Amino acid sequence: MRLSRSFLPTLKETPAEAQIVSHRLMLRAGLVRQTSAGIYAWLPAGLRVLENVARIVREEQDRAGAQEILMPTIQAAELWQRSGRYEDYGKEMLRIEDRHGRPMLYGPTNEEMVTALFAAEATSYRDLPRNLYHIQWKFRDEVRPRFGVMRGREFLMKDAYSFDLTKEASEHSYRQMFVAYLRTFARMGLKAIPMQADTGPIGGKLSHEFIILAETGESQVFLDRALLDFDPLAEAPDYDAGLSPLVEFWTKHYAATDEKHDEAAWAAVPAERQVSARGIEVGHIFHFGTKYSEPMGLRVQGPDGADVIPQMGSYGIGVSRLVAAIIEASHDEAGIIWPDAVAPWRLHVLNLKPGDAGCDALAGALHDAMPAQAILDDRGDRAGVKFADADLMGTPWQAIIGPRGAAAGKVELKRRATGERLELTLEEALARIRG
RNA sequence: CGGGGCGUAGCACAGCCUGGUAGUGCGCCUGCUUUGGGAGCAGGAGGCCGGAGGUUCGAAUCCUCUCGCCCCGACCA
Repeated sequence: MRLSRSFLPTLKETPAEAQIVSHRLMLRAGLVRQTSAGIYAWLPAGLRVLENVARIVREEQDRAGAQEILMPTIQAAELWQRSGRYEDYGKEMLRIEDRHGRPMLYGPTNEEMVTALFAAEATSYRDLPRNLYHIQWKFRDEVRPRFGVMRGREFLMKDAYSFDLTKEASEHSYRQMFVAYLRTFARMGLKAIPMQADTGPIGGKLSHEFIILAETGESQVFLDRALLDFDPLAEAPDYDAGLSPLVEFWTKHYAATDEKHDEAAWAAVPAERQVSARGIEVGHIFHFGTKYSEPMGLRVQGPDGADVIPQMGSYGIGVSRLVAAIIEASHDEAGIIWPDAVAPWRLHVLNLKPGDAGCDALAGALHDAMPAQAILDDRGDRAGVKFADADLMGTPWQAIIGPRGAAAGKVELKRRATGERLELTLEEALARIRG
């Protein structure tokens, strides 16, 4: 993409409404624009990141055996009246009416709908287990949306729902998601730590929040350093086999948010392993038994011919929130530092002198070598503007093309994360970028 | 939902107290000069001062109502 023709509006100054660093950088780097309180439009660069995050989530859900579907954003109130949550959910639920006066709502989550959907088809224990997920926009009419996309009213969420015959099988489904989450966040370059959580209005007993560590995180967390030394990607899990040892490792060490903090248990952690940090919740998983399957009329016939009410769990990841969370965890004074896996582009080519034949040729060749993954700054601005925008936008690699280097056939390749610079030929640079 | 604050040009803000017909910086357009870390000079475009009522000869400024947005708290993927 050529910057001279793209819709990537960067801002030199920070808009007054943005308080936290990710919100400021998302506005300044031209990722999003607010359209109403807590509601955002995603511009090209932001959309690419959002889609990259969603892609990783999707790949890990699929790998863990979940199947993707897509449920609507608008739901009938009747569905929620059956579970009793139409009354319970309160003002956070955006209620609307269609032209016939029928009560509808913009879905804040999909337990009722997915359960009804599944109940209409499942009749036998052979239809279990199943895990269905979708990545869809949700709306929760937060009293006070803030922090940009971090706590918006409209947000993109991955939510998965598992259906099992027995409690034991259901706990296995829970562990599958638990492990999938560890991998998902690790692939985005994040340190995500599972922590015991309250189940809130969704209900149930088994529940973990996945918290990523970021200096600017909104909640205080306490954890055992042992959890930070482990790489979830070190080996591929066998989702069909027992995942208990893996999950046990992650749950036997101390980790808690300040709400659940237990001073006694904390004191038992050796002092040199105590880590007190800030965190952001990016995922939440629940096991809630028959809380929805029962009222929604989901039942299947077991091997013995008796009716069984399936056990369920639900598993959320805040996809749009993750974009902000990643920035909170990865930025510096100059701007965003995108982890390679989610970066909108791999390469940002800076043509410092458009119009100079050598610069145009070399910059164009670099860009054209990976057109879908490169952005070319071919604007007529001064070099300083381009350097500043490139750092702000945070693309992992910058190829700086000036007249002097171009004449010698050299590009200056800069790694955004480290600031490291190398003088390379075009081929060498491409080899390194493609890594 | 309780408390507080702010709406003036694309962005950041001044002007409001003490009414007299709108300004600064950045950005934008044109020209010249400049050209490796957010350039210089000159010229220029751009505002129903959030909206509606009212007071007044006259309202960005005073009064009333309304809409929007932000911050703190309680709540939350």
